[in-house]
Amino acid sequence: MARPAPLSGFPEWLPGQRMVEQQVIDSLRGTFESWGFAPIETRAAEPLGELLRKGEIDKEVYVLRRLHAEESEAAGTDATEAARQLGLHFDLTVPFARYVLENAGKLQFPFRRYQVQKVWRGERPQEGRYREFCQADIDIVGAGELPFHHDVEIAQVMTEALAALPVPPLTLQLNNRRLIEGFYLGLGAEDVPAVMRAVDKLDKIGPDGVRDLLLAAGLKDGAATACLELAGIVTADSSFADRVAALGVEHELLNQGIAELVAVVDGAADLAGDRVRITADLRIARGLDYYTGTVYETRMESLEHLGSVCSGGRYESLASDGAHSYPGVGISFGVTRTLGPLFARGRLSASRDVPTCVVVALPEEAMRPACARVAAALRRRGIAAEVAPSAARFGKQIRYADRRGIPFVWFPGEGLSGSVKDIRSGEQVEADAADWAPPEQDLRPRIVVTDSDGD
RNA sequence: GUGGGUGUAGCUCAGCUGGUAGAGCAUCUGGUUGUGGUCCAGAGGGUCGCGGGUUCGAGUCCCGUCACUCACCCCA
Repeated sequence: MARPAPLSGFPEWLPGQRMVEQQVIDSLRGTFESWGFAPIETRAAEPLGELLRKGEIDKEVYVLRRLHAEESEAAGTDATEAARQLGLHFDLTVPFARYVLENAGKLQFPFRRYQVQKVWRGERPQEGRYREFCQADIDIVGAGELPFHHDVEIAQVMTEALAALPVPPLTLQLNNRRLIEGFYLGLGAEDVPAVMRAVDKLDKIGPDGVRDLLLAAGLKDGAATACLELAGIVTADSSFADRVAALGVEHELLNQGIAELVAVVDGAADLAGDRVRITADLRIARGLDYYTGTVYETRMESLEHLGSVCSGGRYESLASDGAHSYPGVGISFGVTRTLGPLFARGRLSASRDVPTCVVVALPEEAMRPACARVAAALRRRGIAAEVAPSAARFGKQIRYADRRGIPFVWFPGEGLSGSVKDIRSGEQVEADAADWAPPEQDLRPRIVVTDSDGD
């Protein structure tokens, strides 16, 4: 094929979409920094052994190889070589853990950072699932210990950050692993992970399917019923605590988990609103990995099928160098997962395809320097301007701007004077490039949100 | 990795039981030698994903392959 085909799972946006994405990232960054999170960027590649620690060999990691690598180097003939091989990072948490260990002596704890970067996963792409995508992470990590109130803070920061984004309303779903583990232990469950795995499938296979799995995991019928009742508890405030108590299960972990979840829900509720709602949702378990306490997930209204667009939680040992362990709590927003489907459905776009606010028309090629001075005068005052590409008929020059959604065309007169036309209304006024300014809302491309699917 | 679906113009698609490739939109040009969008006229653009097979003849039927896509798995 003469024309290259797109690579599945490696999305590339058009300029207008990229401008939207950049504004979203800028917005996140603004919120994160206002809460004191420091920016870092970690390298794209990590030793394979680092990426796959804890025997997580099922992760679909992209392996990196030099074209001229030696045979032994390429094949990874022994364990040492394999560990030395490089892979593209699968998330931002593992590289961050490595970074914390590496720089522990130079960082001050508790250390709070944000990180917005691409990550790579070799899984089969689907809507909202990519092989190369952007994540925005915040984490707070302590040396030795990390007070619980940071769990509350993480929920608050992300609630505020998400509320500022031009996306459909979101629901932050909160739960606590101690709560559900304590509950299962109180019920006498022996294989707690199996129970969690079963309950986690509630959305997919329904209550009856989950019951079968629970019975298979060794639970008695009454205990299975109790698990399903627990998983059915969803409240917008801390009233979930009474409903859990009403189930009559006793365990110390359970009580601790309830107390923690109450604190997170109450704390986040202060910052919630129409754009981001808060729920205590006791079916949320978050896979089986390193989470130990608070867990977060987020669903987007009308796009619930995408799954969670922002999730994370508490992990007792983010990193450990043997002598010290570093507990942390963090959450990750899926920038590409959220924006991609909205772009595809035409629900999110930019008011124009380029940053340009004004095209300076070019009456004849010899006037290019004069026109360039007009553009420079506008630019000096923060108004993005470009000179028309050729001295075509003015009709064509106007069309050049129109095609790109550029709102203004400047027809030069003497020096910096001229007349400027709003090509949407057709209104044209005399102006001077030394002091004319567009309306505030036209200065930069705006994000346009469409409520329903458009075309 | 497993299973289904789909590959024809830049985009959306038509193309009958095999008979020499079409439409709409978009693009470009002109009507309109300095103020666009409407309208009219015209033009460019396709190894029908790729390879093989059946046939006098394949976009069409068969096999393979690749890509895209949906679901499972997993997850942002």
